[in-house]
Amino acid sequence: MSTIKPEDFFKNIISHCKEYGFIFQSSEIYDGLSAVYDYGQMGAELKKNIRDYWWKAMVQIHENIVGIDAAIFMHPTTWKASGHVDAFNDPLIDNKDSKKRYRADVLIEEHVAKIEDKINKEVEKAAKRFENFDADMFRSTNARVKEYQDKIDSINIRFKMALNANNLDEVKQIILDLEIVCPISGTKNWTDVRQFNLMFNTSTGAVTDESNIIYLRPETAQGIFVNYLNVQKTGRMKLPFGIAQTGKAFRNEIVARQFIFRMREFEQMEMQFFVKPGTEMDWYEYWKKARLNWHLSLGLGAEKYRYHDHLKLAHYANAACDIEHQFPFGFKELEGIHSRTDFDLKQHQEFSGKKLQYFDSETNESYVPYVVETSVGLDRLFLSVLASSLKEEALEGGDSRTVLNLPPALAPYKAAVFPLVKKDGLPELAESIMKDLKFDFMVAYDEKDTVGKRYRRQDAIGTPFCITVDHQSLEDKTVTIRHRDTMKQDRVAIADLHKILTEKTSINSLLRAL
RNA sequence: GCGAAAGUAGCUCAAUUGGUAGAGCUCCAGCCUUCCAAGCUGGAGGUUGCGGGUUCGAGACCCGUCUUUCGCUCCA
Repeated sequence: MSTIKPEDFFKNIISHCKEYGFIFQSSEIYDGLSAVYDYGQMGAELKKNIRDYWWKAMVQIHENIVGIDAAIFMHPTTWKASGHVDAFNDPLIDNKDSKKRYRADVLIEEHVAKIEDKINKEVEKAAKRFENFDADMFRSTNARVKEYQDKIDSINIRFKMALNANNLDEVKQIILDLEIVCPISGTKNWTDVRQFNLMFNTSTGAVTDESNIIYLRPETAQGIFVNYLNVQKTGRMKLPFGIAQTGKAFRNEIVARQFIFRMREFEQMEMQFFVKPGTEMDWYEYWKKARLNWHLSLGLGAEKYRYHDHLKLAHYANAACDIEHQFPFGFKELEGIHSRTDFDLKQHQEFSGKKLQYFDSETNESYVPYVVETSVGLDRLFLSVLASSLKEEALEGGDSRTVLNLPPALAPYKAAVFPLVKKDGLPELAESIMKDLKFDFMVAYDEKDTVGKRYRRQDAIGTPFCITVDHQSLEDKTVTIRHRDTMKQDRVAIADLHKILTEKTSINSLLRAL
């Protein structure tokens, strides 16, 4: 594997995902949809197991954290309050020569500002010439100034109409008509104006108009903030407490790439921890450590993780860091831990007019809690687990095998049951073992091809144990159990299988180690 | 979005200067087989990503388009 270039290794991962039913490109028969992927029969199991482990680690073993499942659709005002509407609705235009991107509205506004400068200069000049100078009178009477002002007004009216009509061609035409040039290249070689909406939108009701536009949430966090009071009151939650949820979020990324690392539709697993103001930095540090521990518990290798503290903070945060993972294409963000202050709850208080406070019976005061957020991308986590597990292993005798060293608790199948040969009653016994185990474990059954081939097939999808029924099994009720990572076999009693699998493959063992 | 590379069976890849789309693996049905992908027989699977064009003839050449990867750019 050392000879494989990272780029090729990444390609191997992608084709392995397809070949063994982990991930398919969305709508592949129609040439696919850019940056959207589907999870296949193996991927769905692996993803579900990762999600379950997270949920148990965050919700189930913390008495002061509860889980919710908020809708993807939210009241449009939510996104005004959160700041998403204002920050990500820009019409953008590129200069083809300098390759620089500008906000079209800013270009036009700057052009208008230049004309205003000219007016101001005229006014200044006139002020020097005349005594008892009346600036307002001058502005409304001077022919040259009036000409400038008319120009500004007509640009503004035209621009406003174009924006309201969402007519981006007209916006471009304005830029061309005004002969605005790129400050860097000095040319007028512009692309079309495009609206880069971070948020996808659709509409409710049968009639589409501005008033019933509804967004697909670009982050899941707001579903928790708007439910803060509901949960706190009905759950009788006391600070500090957390609300967790997993769910889909949607971002219309300009550039969405690197397989499932950056998708337009993705799944977040996040927890908002509400704390007393002033204690947030302690909790921030606490969750930073706790979340890294969780990642380390997967056993993919401690050297693959690192913190990345944010120096530049978002407007809502007073501390932020990423837990980065070493993907095949370098260290990239896997999870974010943010101290979000009381920004979100305060914004929702303001926009909704509803108080979102906590009454602290110890100090007899009400306040808006501070929030520490942990937010991890499930798809990225999936990729990190898969990429770190996939190995091309050299065996004795020059042979090699492809093996997926998944943490057993996350593996799609916990075990596969094989009859050593397809006769002499071995298949019947093997099937009865499988039928007994399947109520508690995902178990595969295979009798096709040589047993060695079947072992390799299970290696490739990460099944940690293969149970083989041989002739001895018929006599003494024992089977061999073969370990994926070592390829070693033990002979065990059929009656003990259940206990062994529980011990080695349950999520509990990971949870207890946290 | 710009630039580069690529797209042929489920996978990995062939197909001579433009001349009948093929192999290995996989998969399926059997046979054989007492533990790590390697035996035998038969079978399935393709409008060469898609759409145009040039040509007597295009998987190959040209144009467009879609998708993917890489670099830049962007990124709460």
